[in-house]
Amino acid sequence: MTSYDQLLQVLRDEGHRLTPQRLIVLRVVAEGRQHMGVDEVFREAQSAYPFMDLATVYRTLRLFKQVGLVTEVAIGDRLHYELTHPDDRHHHMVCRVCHGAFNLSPHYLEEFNSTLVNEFGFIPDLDHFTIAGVCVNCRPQSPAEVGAGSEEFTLDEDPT
Amino acid sequence: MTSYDQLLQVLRDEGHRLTPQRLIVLRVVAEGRQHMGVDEVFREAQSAYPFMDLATVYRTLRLFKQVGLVTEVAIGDRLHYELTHPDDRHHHMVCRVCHGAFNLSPHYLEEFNSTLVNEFGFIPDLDHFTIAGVCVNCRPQSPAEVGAGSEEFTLDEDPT
DNA sequence: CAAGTATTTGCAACTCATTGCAAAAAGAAA
DNA sequence: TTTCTTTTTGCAATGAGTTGCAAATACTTG
Repeated sequence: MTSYDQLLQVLRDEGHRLTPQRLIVLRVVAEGRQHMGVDEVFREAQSAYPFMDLATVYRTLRLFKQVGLVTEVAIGDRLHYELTHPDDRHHHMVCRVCHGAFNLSPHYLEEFNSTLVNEFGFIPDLDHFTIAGVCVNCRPQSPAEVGAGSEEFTLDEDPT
Repeated sequence: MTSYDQLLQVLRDEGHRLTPQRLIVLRVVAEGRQHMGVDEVFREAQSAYPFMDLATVYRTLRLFKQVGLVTEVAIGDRLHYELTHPDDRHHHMVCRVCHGAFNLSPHYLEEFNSTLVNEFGFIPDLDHFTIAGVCVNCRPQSPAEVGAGSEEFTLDEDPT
C-alpha cells in the first residue's frame, strides 16, 4: 500500500467521497513543491482535469486541511498549502521581504503554549503557526556585520 | 494641546495631509469602543460626513496603522482597529468560538522574540500579535471541572 | 491670496475567497 | 445492475478588501 493510498484511506475513513477532483488535488499537492499557492494548485489540477473549478479547489483544500492531510501557510496575504508530513511537523517563519518560508520546530512554541493554557485557560491554535518577519538574509545589517555573512545562523528553508 | 491634536501632529510630522476624511476617521476610532470593525468605522464616519467612501476608510485605516496610530486586530476573518495606547501596548488572544478578544501582555512574547532573533537571525513582526484559540469560557470542560467555574483564570477582555 | 504640484478622494473595476443552489455523481442498499 | 440518498460539483452571485485613474483638494511658494 503506497503512501498515496494511505492518504486516500484517511478521507474514506472519515466518510468523505473519493471524487476525481479530490484525487487530482491530492496528487498535485503530494507531488508539488512545498507550500503551493491555490492558483498553482488550480492550474496544475486543471491541466490534469480540464473541468476543474476553482471553487472546488478551495473547498477541497479546506477539507484536506480539516482532516489534516495538508497544512495551510499564509505567505504574504495568500494562502498556500503543503502536504502534512506527520513525522516532520513544523511551523513557519515567513519573510516579509523575500517571501521565503523557513521551518520552525514546534519545540519553540511549547512554552508559549503552556503559558497561555496555564495562566489564562486559553487554548491557542498551534497546530500550525506562521510568524511573519524579516529573515537574516533580508535583514538590514549593522555596519559591523557587513561582509561577515550569516554563517552564524541556520535557516532551514523550504525548497521552493 | 489635547491628545487628539497630538495624534494629528503625528500625521503632519510624517508629511500626510489632514483631510476631513482623515480627521473624521481618527475621531471615530479615538472615541469608539475597542477594536471596531471596518464597517462600523465606515457607518459612523459616514454619519458625520455623508460623502465618505468605503475605500477611503480602508486606505485611511491602513495609513493610521502604518504610522502607528491604530492597531489592527484580526477577529474572526475580519479586520478590526483600535487606537494605539502607547502606555498600554498589548497583544490579543481571540476566541474562535465567541470571538471575544483578550489582552495579552507583550511580556509573554519577549522570550519567543529573543529566541527567533538569536537562533535564526529572524526578526519577527511582534509589534502587534494575534493568536487564535479557544478561551476558558468556551473551552470544553473536563468532567472534574464542570461546576467549578473558571475563577482560577484571569482574562482581561476588551470591553466590546 | 492666487497659482502650482503632489497627494488624496471617489468611483468603478478587480482579486481572492466563500456561498447558495440546482444538477451531477459517489457510495449504499436492494 | 438499478435505485435511492446524500454528498459534491459547477456556476453564478456575493463579500471583504485593494487598486487604477481622473477629478478634487491640501499644502507650498511667490
